[in-house]
Amino acid sequence: MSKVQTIIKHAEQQCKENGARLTDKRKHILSGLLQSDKALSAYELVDYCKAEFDENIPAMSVYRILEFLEEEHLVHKLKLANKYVACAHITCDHDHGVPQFLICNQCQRVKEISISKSTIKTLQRNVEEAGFHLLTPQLEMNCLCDSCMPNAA
Amino acid sequence: MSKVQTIIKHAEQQCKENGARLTDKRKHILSGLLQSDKALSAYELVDYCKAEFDENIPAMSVYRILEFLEEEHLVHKLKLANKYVACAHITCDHDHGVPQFLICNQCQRVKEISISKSTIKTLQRNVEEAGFHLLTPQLEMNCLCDSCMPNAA
DNA sequence: TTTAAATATGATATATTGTATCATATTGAT
DNA sequence: ATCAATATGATACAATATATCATATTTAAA
Repeated sequence: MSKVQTIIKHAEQQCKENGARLTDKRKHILSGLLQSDKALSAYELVDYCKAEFDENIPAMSVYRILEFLEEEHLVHKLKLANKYVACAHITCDHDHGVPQFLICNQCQRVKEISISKSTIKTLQRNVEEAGFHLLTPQLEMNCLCDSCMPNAA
Repeated sequence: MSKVQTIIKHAEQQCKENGARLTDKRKHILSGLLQSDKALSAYELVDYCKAEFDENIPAMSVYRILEFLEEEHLVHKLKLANKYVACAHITCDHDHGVPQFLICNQCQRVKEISISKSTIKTLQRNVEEAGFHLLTPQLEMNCLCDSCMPNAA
């Protein structure tokens, strides 16, 4: 069984435990994101489903499906890029803390990392001092990846 | 002279030193951002100019003006919100380092803060370990402000 | 097993943010 | 006064996203 298939099985199980259903279309969207090492837009996922499954899913449905997958913690929305990525830890049972995302501004490749709790605490303290409250320490950072670094201006 | 007027005078001087021109329209856009404690979209600035100066600036021009103001370091674009804010330090002559932005997800109020160099270094190290390179430590963080905190769900 | 309620998806329209491109106006230096 | 550089206008359209009402599918209860 392919790696993607394994992850999807896992995701299906997770959904079942939450009383949620991982339908075929939802699986297709999720597999699109799992196949890709780049963040994809909703409309790119429409194209993917057309190409891969010859399935015409309206954009509206893709947005709804992405929303569902986010609620099930299977997908993250990257607000910096207005694109979506599969969670990197679907098959892990242990807690990974809140993820941080490194987004390559050139090729859209995305890496999910974890920053130490103490660094997050420091950030949080800075924010509180300014009279604000961090909604989520899920930071997104504008980066260049190793491959794009050399050919950057 | 109003506070906004003072800042604009300062900005005009800064532009002049760079051989750039702070035209009337550019002043109007900048003053819109200065007046507001919230981040504004390009189209909200179109409305502002219509309301305040009875001036119909096409959206295209507003985007161009915002781009200019960014280059002059008078305005920051918040990618998380797809909105724009005036730089909080136009009248300061000393360096403030790269700013971080706290964005209230409820009311769009924005606070510009500075995080310690050591925290940024730590972040940067984490990023490098993952094989990425921070383009800018200008972080944007999803927050709630003090006023919106209580009436949040 | 049939049916009602809940859930999921489709279809359509439209809002919001942003860019491409070509034309025109304004400014500044010669 | 004229030419080049800069700034703005006008128009079209792309990309992202939401609102709304209709239809299909699934689940669970009668």
